[in-house]
Amino acid sequence: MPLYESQSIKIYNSLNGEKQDFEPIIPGYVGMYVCGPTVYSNVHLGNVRTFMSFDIIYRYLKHLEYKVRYVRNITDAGHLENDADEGEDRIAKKARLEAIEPMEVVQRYTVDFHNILNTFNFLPPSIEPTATGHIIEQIEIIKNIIDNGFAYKVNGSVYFDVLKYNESKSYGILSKRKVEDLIHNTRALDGQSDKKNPQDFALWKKAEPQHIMRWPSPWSDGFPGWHLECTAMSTKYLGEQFDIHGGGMDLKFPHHECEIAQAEATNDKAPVNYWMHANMLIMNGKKMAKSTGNYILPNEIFSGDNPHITKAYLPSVARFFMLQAHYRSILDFTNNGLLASEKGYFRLMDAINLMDNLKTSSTSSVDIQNWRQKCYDAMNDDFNTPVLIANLFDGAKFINQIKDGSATITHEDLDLLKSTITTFTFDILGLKNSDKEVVGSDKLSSAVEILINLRKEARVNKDFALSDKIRDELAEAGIQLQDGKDGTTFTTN
RNA sequence: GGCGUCUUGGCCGAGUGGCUAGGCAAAGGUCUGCAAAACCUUGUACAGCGGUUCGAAUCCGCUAGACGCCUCCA
Repeated sequence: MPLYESQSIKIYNSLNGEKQDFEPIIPGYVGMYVCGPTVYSNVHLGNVRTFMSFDIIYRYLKHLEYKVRYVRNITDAGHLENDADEGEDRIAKKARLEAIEPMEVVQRYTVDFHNILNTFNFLPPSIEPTATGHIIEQIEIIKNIIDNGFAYKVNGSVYFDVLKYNESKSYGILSKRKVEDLIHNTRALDGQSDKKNPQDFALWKKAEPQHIMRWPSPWSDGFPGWHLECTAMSTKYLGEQFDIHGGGMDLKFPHHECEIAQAEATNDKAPVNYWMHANMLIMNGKKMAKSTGNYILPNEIFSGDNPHITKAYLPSVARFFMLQAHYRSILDFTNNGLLASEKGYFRLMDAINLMDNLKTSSTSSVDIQNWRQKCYDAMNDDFNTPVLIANLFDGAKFINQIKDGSATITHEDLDLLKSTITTFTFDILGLKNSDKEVVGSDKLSSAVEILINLRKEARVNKDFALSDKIRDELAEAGIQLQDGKDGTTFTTN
């Protein structure tokens, strides 16, 4: 029996603001689409947080033995910097500034994106399609929308007719906006001439002569509208209706709203059952922005080379920090927060690394089965990683108590404890074990064992000057000795 | 201006009508030659003001503040 039959999860659905029981369209199979990055500059931490949230969701669904197809796109077609009918797209702009081809920009930052995600120990998605690889599919969708009467052509461009759509459907269903309000509140944009109404959005844009990224279409040489690629790729790989669509909160409107409209206008069906939105990452209480200097690159966290942090942090520490907040909460990235998480992370790892050396007893003083289910309950409740982590700390406490002799565990329970804590910590949360290791069998361990024995002799002889010298100098070298009831162990790092 | 979200103990951060979140920091204790680590104990928090209720941090209203979206953005 697959695990998902005994562990039922609830997902907060942005569509109705409720936690709902998750029931995939096809039992046992899950289709999940997440809006990926536009590759025109280095990934920033906010992107990382969003994708991390869905990495966890992907990992957990897989752990529950669902067959998951996870599609996360790369937006490599440039889109305009604003919604006016003129202006440069961001990739082209970057290309011009650096005097390179747009596709060089795309390549450079796609590689950067993958590198950073690898460093953070992300699982690759099942399919990672690109927008430029699906121009034909996008054109086909536009044709359909035109045929269905929800789009109009003007001067080689094609626009989605929001008012027309709203007559039979509801534009704003996801973001809870009313079209009337949008009309009243849309700012007048200069140079806007082609659209019938300001809230209409482009499906196809005719390219200006200097525009490099362009493709032929029935309407003009041009490029697709930003919202269209996700509709094209999600439909192609997951079908007209699929289970989960995710992205950052800031994409809810207009991007996801437009995706729904496009899909409905094409297939007359709601495309997605569960919409999920990851909340924003801010820094020191404010939005991250390059322009104000309130900004940090992922690599700077690993190197410590940024004025907002006081030291370098392991990727797993940054990951742990982010997972200590729920994905639907705004998270404030601060040095103090990182520092606190780092200590907690090492505490958890130290306990996990102790497990192999625990003594078992004929009875268990802790209910491991119950604890294990609490770990599942946390994740089943809309992927509540902070609560899961709290439970993992309880597990760490059990381990330490057993080591101290203030708790006991049977061999069977210890196996369950081990498999549960490592599965959740490494497979589901995607953390990596620290460099710290308890005594192993390598040369370093042998050498440290010799020093530990020398120190022991010195202590027996009450030569505390020598014993403390050994302890302190090892500490300086990054090796910490821990005196316990059953002798001395050590950790590195 | 419109729409929406949020405001929890020293800090971070869960929860949500009555029952300990957790981490970090702090205090006391056990252990130790001394430390460190670990373990035990300690905090009685939920922006303010009203209302609903037997009971609210949790529901409703108002006020204040923060943030997001409304224009590219994860």
